[in-house]
Amino acid sequence: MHEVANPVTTVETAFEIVEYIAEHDDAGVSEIAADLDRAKSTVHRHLGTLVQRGYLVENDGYSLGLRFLDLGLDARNGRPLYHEAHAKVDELADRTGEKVWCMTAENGRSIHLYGASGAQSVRTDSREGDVGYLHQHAAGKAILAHRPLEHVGNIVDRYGLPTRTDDTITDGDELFEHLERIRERGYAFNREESIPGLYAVGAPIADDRGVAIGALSISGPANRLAGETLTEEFPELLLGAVNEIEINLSHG
Amino acid sequence: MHEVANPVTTVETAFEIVEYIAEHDDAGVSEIAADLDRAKSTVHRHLGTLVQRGYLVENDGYSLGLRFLDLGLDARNGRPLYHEAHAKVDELADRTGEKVWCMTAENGRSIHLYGASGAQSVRTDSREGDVGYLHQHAAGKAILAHRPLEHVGNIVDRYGLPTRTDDTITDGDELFEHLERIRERGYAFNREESIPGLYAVGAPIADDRGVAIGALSISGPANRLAGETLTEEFPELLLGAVNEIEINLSHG
DNA sequence: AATACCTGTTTCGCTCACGGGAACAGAACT
DNA sequence: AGTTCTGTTCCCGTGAGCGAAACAGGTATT
Repeated sequence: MHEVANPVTTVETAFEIVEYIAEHDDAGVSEIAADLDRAKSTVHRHLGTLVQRGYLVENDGYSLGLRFLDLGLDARNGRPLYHEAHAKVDELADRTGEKVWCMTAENGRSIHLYGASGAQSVRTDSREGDVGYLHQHAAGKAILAHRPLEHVGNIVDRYGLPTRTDDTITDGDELFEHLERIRERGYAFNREESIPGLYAVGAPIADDRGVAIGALSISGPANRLAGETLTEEFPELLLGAVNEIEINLSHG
Repeated sequence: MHEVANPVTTVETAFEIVEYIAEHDDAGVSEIAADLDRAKSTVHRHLGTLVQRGYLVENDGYSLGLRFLDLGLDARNGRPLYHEAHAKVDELADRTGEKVWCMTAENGRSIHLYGASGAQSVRTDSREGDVGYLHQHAAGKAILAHRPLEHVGNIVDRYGLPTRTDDTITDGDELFEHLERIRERGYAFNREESIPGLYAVGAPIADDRGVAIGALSISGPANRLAGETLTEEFPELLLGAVNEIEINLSHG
């Protein structure tokens, strides 16, 4: 997993500060210095340079600058997956009325790449750009199931299997069994493993070499995602959409 | 303008590398080192640490990681302006059929905060997150016109008045005259100052202290944005929308 | 197949600048 | 005036970031 021998520690502290501010909006020098166990002077200098470059803004405390928006949308636009999935996600949300997500994986974590809401879709706290754990979602499990086993092992070693609800998979062997069945079936379910009362179906999107680079998912309340809607209708819709995306991705 | 005495140079080089990659997708160690005049080993170590943190990804060269998307959308979500303007921008795009933008300013630069396309809207190369110059757009000029003169002077000193088309304002005195008229009128026009053939109207959004924190604009082809559509109808629509946004911003 | 020429990786000292402590300043509140 | 926060500035020691060069791996060229 490409371990770095000597990371540039100064850059690490800079991003520690940035990430702290992302979580504690409008934080000040003293607060940051105290919480990150650094000298105030150090934090002060870092903040100054980050502001000067537009990565932070100062008004009544420091907060994230919109420079990150530029880079972030650039990063998303650079993914062919985003362009191909965009319209399909909208279409699925429209047809099903539920919440539809395109997820991808990076660094062993899941990322909500693009989402669309249907007419009656639930409102979760998920947001585009959100970073999460692959084993906690239908889409994430679909991705894991279509990756080399060794790769999955590395991810589990690296991040563990953090829990979210009583039904989150927290045992390695259990996860591998699940993935086995998902692989046979071709798509994954999520029954309250991330949010109580929320069900979901997810199907993987593979590149031309057959490796999953992302997934689509449809999620909604357990009472609506029941019976054949969950086990037949939605999977079929997903597989159709995924198939089209895969063709567009590989044909160029 | 809050000049920083001793910036953390290591952090600066890190972001130089990030910004280089933003412009040169899939760049490699040697290429970056050569173009930025640094030792390969230095670049290599920086890349390693940035990858480890999820800010870059490596596959056939380095490209921006989706970690930036997380931070970027966080930054945008942190702005009340974004939340209040969102629905209004959609509505204006729907009613006018043209391209509508909500812009804001940061660090003396303009940022496309949120945009919506109407049924017949032109396709420009503008993108959400884009960083530009305030004097080149209707929205940007609207913002400048409703900022303290001294503030405008600082911005001009800092960035100059880069040109884009034959009609871009490149002279300081001319700019101040324009701004004077915009201030009296309450909104700004852009007649091919950023893109040939493109006209636009922009109106400023002020906070409760009367300082412009952003602006809305409607832009389209010069042949459609002509006569009273440009001088009466669209300005009126904009002022109505802006007024509502301002109330929502200050009341809650 | 041997060469040349890229690429990225690693090593290893030098010295620069990052980091921390402390002193300073300014505001808010008692 | 005193206290206690805040953010800012100064300065010095040393840790670590930087660069040169050697090394390795891969591809193209002859």
